[in-house]
Amino acid sequence: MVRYTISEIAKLCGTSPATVSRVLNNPGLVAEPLRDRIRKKMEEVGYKPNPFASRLSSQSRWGLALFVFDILNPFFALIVRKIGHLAMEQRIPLTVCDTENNEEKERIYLDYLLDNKIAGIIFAEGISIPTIERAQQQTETVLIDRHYREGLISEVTSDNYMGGRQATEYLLQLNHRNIGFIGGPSNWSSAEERLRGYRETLEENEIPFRKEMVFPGDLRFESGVRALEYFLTLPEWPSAIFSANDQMAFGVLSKANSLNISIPEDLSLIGFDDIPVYNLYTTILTAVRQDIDALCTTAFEIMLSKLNGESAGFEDGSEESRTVIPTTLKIGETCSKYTGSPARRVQRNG
Amino acid sequence: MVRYTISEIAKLCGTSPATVSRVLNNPGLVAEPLRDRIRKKMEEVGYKPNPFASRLSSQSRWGLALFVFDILNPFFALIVRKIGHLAMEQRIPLTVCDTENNEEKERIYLDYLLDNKIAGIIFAEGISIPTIERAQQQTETVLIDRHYREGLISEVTSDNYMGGRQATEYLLQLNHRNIGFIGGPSNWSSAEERLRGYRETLEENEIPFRKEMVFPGDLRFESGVRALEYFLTLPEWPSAIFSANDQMAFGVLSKANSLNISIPEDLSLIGFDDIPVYNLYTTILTAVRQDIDALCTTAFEIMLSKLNGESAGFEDGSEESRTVIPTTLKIGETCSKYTGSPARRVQRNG
DNA sequence: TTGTATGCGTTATCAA
DNA sequence: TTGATAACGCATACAA
Repeated sequence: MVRYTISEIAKLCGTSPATVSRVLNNPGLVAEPLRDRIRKKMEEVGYKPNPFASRLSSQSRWGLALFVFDILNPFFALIVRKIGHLAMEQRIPLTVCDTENNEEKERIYLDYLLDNKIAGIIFAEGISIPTIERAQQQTETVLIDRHYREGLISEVTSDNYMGGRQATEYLLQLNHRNIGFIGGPSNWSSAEERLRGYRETLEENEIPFRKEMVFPGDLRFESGVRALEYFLTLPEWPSAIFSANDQMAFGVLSKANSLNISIPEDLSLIGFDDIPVYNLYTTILTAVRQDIDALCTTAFEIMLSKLNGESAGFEDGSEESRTVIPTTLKIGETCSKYTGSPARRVQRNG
Repeated sequence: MVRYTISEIAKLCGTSPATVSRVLNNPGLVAEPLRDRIRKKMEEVGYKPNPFASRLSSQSRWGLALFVFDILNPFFALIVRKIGHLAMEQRIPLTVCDTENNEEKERIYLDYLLDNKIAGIIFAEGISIPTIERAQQQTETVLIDRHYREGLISEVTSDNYMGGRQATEYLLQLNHRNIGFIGGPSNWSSAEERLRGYRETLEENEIPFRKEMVFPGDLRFESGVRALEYFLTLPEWPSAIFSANDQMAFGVLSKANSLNISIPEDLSLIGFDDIPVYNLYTTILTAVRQDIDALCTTAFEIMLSKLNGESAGFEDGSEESRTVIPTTLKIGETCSKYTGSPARRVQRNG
């Protein structure tokens, strides 16, 4: 359990500490035989660099952080899991910051990370703009599924607009004309885009967009429950509901169940995300699938290239990239062709 | 954005770096007027210590890690959230390690953390013994809801045995005699304890324990679905089911729903954990509540005292503590008095 | 291609 | 109570 230092390795190999340091950071600068000898020796004695000494000397920042606003939401839990593994593969410490949708918590986490010279921060959807802007001035940043002003911060998002279209077009194909939409918080760009896809698809098909068919949710299960309750107060009930995420869709499903509204016979339902966890439910949700792995992998790669300084030098900010990951429609069991008056059975119970 | 150093602060205050360092680490050693002057100056220029220099010089370890086996499980997500906040309050970086129940991942995470001189690791239930043992030899460790050999590692657990008793006694009071149990993996001490509580309570009430009434689950939603399917293959169906966690209980609930088995009329159901998220479900689960906040807070405090060396010096290991947090029974809507033949309605569909 | 020497910002040991 | 000064382990500018 004794820790070796580069000087000791150097002595053992009859060379200088500088050379050992080079094989660690710039192997190309060391002649091959020497390099191999040093590497073998390090292996042999189990040498591990001291990260503190290394960072102190190189003056570099260290570590990554990931901000999510609700770790209980499986979509974000999956992001935490994936980014966690990617970071570990690169031996980069990752601090997970669950802000619980609270700006004060965001501020505290951020202060703390900046004090600790964090090398970069990945923000998932749901983090407030002031926090992101402040971070962006002092460290590397990448956004997942969140849109900021064009070209100022690198972002990786699903094609939320097209996803919104896919869902709506599918329902239209099934002859639904009266489609309810359950949205997200109004400052969430991803949910806004899904709404835009929904709206424009309707209008292109000459179905007027009616704002009473949009229920403002908060992406949680309960919002789905509330949304269905709300839609049932309308004079004309929707025959289909498109929810901006899976959790709310399951709220609808659960509430429908308890009201004896059967899905998809009485009501068609389509979600957004397609979280694998939910496939275990007895009813398989039809949903627009986001490719979470691709979102995370791409965001992480962008971050790595930033850390390696590969995009430095452009002072106009134009090197910030915007990557859009396509969505796909996964057909489950919760949509059916519209044939007549909606939700007849409900009227007995409602 | 210029970073000040202690030497600069010293110069500004007309003193030496050593003194400035003292007000940071040992304020008692510096006379009050000088101390206040230095503090004011640090405040004024926004001085932040360089963590790398500090760690290098003091040779101390740094940071904490938290191992969970499945971050998608809300019970563990809540632990991640709580420990994350506690760590942040203490300005201690926390690395969350989601091992996905995979020993190889555990090994990689652990290697990485030890290389980075992690100061301590908190293990939640579900992490394998070899990983814990290896960690314990090289860094501070605390277990949450996991039992290891007596007195060797500090642990904080719910009173799983009593929880098992509480649930079983409650069902017995409701006249249930035929109670199914859905367990966890056999090497999970917490689930084993719940089973023991169930078993002993039955036997004390002269109801024979029958092993066919125990379904081995894996704590996931789907296990609950499978469990109910299994119980319905038995010649004599249980009139009540006690699940070792909430997720599996919801699997039962969901499956029961699709089979037209109504809960609690046809079948009583009781879970374990009482995760707040689930309260949003239309049906409120009756469950044994674990006090997650207390589990986390206690575990974290123990870790802090270890980091401060407060329990050092005992070489026989006897300073390792074992804290048991009581559980309570939360009455929801999923249990009712047993009055006759079980699940009559099922027989029409089953 | 390799070695020497210096500095990174702190902490800690010794004297004063 | 305070001040010099030597580590801590590594990276790097410069010299060889």
